[in-house]
Amino acid sequence: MMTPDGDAIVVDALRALATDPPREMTELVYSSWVKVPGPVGDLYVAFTHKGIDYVRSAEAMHGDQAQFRRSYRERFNRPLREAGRPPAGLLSALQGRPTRSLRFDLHGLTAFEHDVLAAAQRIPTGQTRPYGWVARMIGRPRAVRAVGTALGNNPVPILIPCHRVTKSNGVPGEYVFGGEMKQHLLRAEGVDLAEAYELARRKVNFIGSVTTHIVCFPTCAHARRIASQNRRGFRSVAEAADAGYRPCLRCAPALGASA
DNA sequence: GGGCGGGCGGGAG
DNA sequence: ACTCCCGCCCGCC
Repeated sequence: MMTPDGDAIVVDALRALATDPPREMTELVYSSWVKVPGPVGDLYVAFTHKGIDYVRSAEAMHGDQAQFRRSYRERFNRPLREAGRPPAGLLSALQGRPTRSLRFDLHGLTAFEHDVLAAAQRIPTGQTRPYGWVARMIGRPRAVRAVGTALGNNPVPILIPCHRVTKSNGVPGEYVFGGEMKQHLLRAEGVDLAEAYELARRKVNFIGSVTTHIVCFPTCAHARRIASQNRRGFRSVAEAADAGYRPCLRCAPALGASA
């Protein structure tokens, strides 16, 4: 026995609120997650309304989504609920077509870490740059090891390609998901690791062109176009400079070259 | 050629 | 706040 109109409307409204809270409200509490195929195995990807904030390889999580959710909660103190579909831009990014709709939610990172990730994002697919290059690009040339620490804290590996950051001699080095995974990722995008190891063995950290007298990192698109008879290896940029070479403007193997 | 210390940011006391 | 310790490093001896 309720009065018509008013009360019924209020009751319905309350019931609706109780069973179906507004979307924005649940988003304040939960983050979403999906499992998607990645370049080298499946990925767990978490995201908020602002963008993707966490990526783990299923392999590193032993294929256990509960472990993924636990690690997310440990890091962000926030629960996850499975989403019906992946966030905008994720699938195309994983197919090598990054779009503007791919967004990241990089909350909880320091300014330094932001800078490091931004620099890593500038490394083209299929190329690599050393930790020291990242340090120099963000204006902290001596913070080389700190760059490694920051990359190790990359919440969205693979999407922000910290696997493209190598040791100074071009060999892959360490990685959040293990060095093996780093090698798989690099090979999957066409990096010639056999060549990288060979150059490291010969202490060739840079490649110059005897015709242009420009010196590059070996994986730079420019360096790869140098005809074999015109290639000249250098151990350091200083050595190249002594021979009259200047740093490539594209890959910026030294100061004085803005990438 | 591998070991050692310099260098740096961040987190735990 | 300050110290200590660790880490996807680097280059020298």
